[in-house]
Amino acid sequence: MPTIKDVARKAGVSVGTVSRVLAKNDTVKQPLQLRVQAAMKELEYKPNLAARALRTNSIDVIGLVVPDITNPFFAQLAKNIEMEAAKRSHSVMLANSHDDVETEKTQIAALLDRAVCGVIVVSTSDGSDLDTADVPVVSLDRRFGAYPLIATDHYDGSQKIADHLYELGHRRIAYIAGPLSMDVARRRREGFVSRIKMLSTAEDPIELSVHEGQFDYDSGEDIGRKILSETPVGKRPTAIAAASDQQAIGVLRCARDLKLDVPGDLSVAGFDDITLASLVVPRLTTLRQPIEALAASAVDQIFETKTSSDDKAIAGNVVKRESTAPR
Amino acid sequence: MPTIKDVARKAGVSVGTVSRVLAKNDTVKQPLQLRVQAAMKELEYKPNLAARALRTNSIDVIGLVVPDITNPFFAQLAKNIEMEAAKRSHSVMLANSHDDVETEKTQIAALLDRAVCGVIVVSTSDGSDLDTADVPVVSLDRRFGAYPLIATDHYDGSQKIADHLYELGHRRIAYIAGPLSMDVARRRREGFVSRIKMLSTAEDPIELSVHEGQFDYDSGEDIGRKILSETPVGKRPTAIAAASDQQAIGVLRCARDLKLDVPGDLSVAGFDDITLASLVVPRLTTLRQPIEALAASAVDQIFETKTSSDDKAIAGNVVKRESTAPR
DNA sequence: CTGAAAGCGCTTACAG
DNA sequence: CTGAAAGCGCTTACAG
Repeated sequence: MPTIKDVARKAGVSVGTVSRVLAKNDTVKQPLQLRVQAAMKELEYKPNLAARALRTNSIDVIGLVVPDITNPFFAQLAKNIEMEAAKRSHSVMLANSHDDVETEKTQIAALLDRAVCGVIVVSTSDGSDLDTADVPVVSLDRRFGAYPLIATDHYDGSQKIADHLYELGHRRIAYIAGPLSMDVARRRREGFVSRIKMLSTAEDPIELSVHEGQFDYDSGEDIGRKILSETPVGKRPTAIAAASDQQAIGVLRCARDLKLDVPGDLSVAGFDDITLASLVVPRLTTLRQPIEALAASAVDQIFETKTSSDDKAIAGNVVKRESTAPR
Repeated sequence: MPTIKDVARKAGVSVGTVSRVLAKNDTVKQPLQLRVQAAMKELEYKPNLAARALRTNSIDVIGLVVPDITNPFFAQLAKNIEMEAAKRSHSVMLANSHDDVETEKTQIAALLDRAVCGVIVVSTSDGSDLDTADVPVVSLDRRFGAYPLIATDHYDGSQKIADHLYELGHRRIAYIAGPLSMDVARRRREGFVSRIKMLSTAEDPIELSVHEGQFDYDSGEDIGRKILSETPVGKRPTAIAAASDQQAIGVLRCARDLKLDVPGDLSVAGFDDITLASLVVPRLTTLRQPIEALAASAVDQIFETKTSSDDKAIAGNVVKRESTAPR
């Protein structure tokens, strides 16, 4: 492996000069610059990253901590982060916290030890905090400590779903919320509910019932069954919006059990746009989280010089598929 | 940040000695060792990894290249590799090749530049090769160049599926293979076919038809339809084994369209055990790939001193669920 | 605009 | 068994 010394010798300059052209420092005059570059090419010189790291105390690597890379949403985030990082010729070091606060701490510490130039964390618990970090840290999707949070605009997204259902003519609607102990769940519900209230008028009233559950399939199925079977047929909602795709898919299941046609008898909308959403029958109308934009924004944040500590809420869009229709 | 010098001063020894206790070099006598450790603890000393890397020319990081982390199988692999690496206090640097040979090369080169201590690659094309690598490289799941391959024992797994169907009493069986240009597809098919041939006797013959397709849902659905609708009812297979879960789920779909009860009228088996396999109705019987063992073996291979260049085929097991039943 | 030189924090022969 | 010292390959004030 040739070193900077070899290049310097071959180009007939000092190592300092080579280092400067490496750093794209334009103080080096054109002719020298070219000579050095030629020498580098000829020797197939590649800088030793460890040496650079020792001097600068930082490497071209972004740390990423997710609860579980096996979760498709996090995997998509990871993929896009890796692509964004690659654009700036940075790599990413991946760590799973396995939904454990202690592991999360350890992983972040390990990343920091390796002198990464920043870390993006999809946190496992809202409360966790970090004592020391002299590099940028941003929380993504779920808040980590006091670090700025980049997330989907849940409020806005839910409003959009509400609008969609309203425009289709639905006036008897049920909303299945997530666990209201979670920030996301609250925001999504508030967006939906506030919008419906705004749209409801004395001449054209909307009936809305709100139900709280978990974010998973079973919860959606249970609550869906309750809503659909316990209400007198004439007063049954014509549309159900769920706070997650998993819940919505649960509703789809129970609708099938109850021999209700979706979207003929009932419109169903989800939130997230997980992979399964476009695989189920009927394919699910949902709010797609802006994964690319989330990733891009998180990476930008790492490179931002002035550390804006402001949260960023990124708007998603409704993906209209087969599970919703005019009433 | 305290350095090794600070520790040396505090413990009243030389930096060499500190370095030696750091390296768990037992040439340092007990009392000194304790003094040094005490000093390290007191100062909260953490070694500078970049400096170490510069000297040793290697960091405690394993490089991992996958075609696409968004693929659940690769995500699971990545997760388990990360866990195995963590056991040895190594981190993992993740890169996606996006199914592109050039990108794959670039990513591996980038990883090697960063002086990782080894790289695991789930390759995108069988043919690719690497010129230089002075650290261990292993291919996982899909062969990369001339490097040893660690993969599921596809042959054995398919035999197990064949056995399962045979034991359930099926004697008219269809097999949907993957694209035979792919090594995996060939192995799976050979395992299945050879086993069935072995089990078939003059007194108790087995009828087997083999069909080639892609590994995806649609291909399974198309071929399934052909098999089930074009054969006279009395001669219709009572079981279909597919070379992938996706194909098998396709078959499930078309069986539903054709009003065939699974497993009443037809048993269906897949291969892989993707997440969806246990979510579909009926839940799919399949061969679970030994993901943990694959990951563990790959990481082991990286740490192996003597680089065995032998391939390793790891056996998986049948997961019996609801899509197969006695005929 | 360029060179000479110090130094980042370790590890590891080499003495003793 | 331990210390003194060289050196890994860079970057970056400091001169000139």
